[in-house]
Amino acid sequence: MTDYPLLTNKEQKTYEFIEKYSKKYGKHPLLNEIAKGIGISSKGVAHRYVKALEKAGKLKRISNKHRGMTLQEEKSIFLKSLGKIAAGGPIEAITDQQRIELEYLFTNKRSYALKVTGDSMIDAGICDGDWVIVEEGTKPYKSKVHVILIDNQDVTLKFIEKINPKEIKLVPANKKFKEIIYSVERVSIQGHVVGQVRIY
Amino acid sequence: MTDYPLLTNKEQKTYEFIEKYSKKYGKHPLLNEIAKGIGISSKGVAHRYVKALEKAGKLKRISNKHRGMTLQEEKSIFLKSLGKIAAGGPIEAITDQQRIELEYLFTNKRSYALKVTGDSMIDAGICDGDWVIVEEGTKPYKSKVHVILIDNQDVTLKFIEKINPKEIKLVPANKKFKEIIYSVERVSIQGHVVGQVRIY
DNA sequence: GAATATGAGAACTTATTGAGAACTTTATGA
DNA sequence: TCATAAAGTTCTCAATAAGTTCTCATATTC
Repeated sequence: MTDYPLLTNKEQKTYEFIEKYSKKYGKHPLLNEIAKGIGISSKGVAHRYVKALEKAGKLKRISNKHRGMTLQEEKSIFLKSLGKIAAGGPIEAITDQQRIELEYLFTNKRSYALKVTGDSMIDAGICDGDWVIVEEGTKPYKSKVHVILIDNQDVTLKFIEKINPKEIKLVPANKKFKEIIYSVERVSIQGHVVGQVRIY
Repeated sequence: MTDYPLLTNKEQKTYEFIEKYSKKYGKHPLLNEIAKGIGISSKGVAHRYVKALEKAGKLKRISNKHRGMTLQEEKSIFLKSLGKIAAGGPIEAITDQQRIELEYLFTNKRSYALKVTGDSMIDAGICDGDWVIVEEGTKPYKSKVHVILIDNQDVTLKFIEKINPKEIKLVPANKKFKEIIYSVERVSIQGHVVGQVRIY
């Protein structure tokens, strides 16, 4: 995991610039841009550094092509190191199955992410500032958290309980909030929560 | 993940134009419209760009058919659709900055994922079955959740409070569990939690 | 002193871009 | 149906931009 790159100062700087540029613009820099970015004027020198980085295995190049480089990184989500925190137990390796589950969450085309504001679902472990991954669909599921559009205007996260064909009960996961009953015309189920992400 | 498409400037511009046009008019543009849209006069050149995009896997073409192209969907994490659930407010678009934050969580080389068992951190919103993303490091942070190895044997998630140079207090986020004080020799800080994922 | 890291910039090769002609295929309406 | 217009396809020529290779020069390190 920790491989020491043996890069010179400027090579390191070049790598960092390419990394930063790529993240910012979604494409790789030109040699002239690299030169400027690391504080030199010669694109020939920039080219020398890029070739050195290729030799060190830090990136791959496509000769002659404009912006023809690709950073070498870990490409798979969570591939690197996975384990299990037992209640006092040792760390265990996880199965491939679990890894695929995680990847599916982020690549499924019928799902999207929303940022949560408010504490109405806190007892379900969904906190203010969390991201929820929502799978599109209008079908309600018992004991699943749903994304609900009310009056074509307000969006909210709630559990759903069907009362009768004309009314729906929306149940928050927070004792401080009340359950509310709506007529079915006013609410539209956008999807249900299949995953959740939090950043500290 | 950083697998940027290696498109030239004009190819990129062509792609963006097609995307914009498709969204606006609900159909794909003509070659002449593309040419005009990217600021050139030759439909032959526009055709060249469309073919390049097909080769790059960004769209599919139906030969000779008018408006005969279909955009290929993005596979990137969270790229598709992002919004914000306000407390009753409308859905908002999020910034690129937030997208990068999320991507960073899953690609950072100094972090790894662990599966949580047990409820000792439930008041911090970390539940049984969740995944936590851990960034390696031995430095303790106040009010951050840490991965702690005890007696080189047991792993646990806890808050840390330093009592004195010889002792450390480990604080769970669950009133049913007790705080425990260990001598510093017995505990080893493995890292702190920077992210969290849950799958429903 | 030799090896290495660094920088400038000239000279060269290749890729990208643009215009437009000539052609083939598709769409459309009398 | 079928002529015709419209759209897609292929091509050459040319200009420019970007990548590549090179020499020369100056520090710095061991």
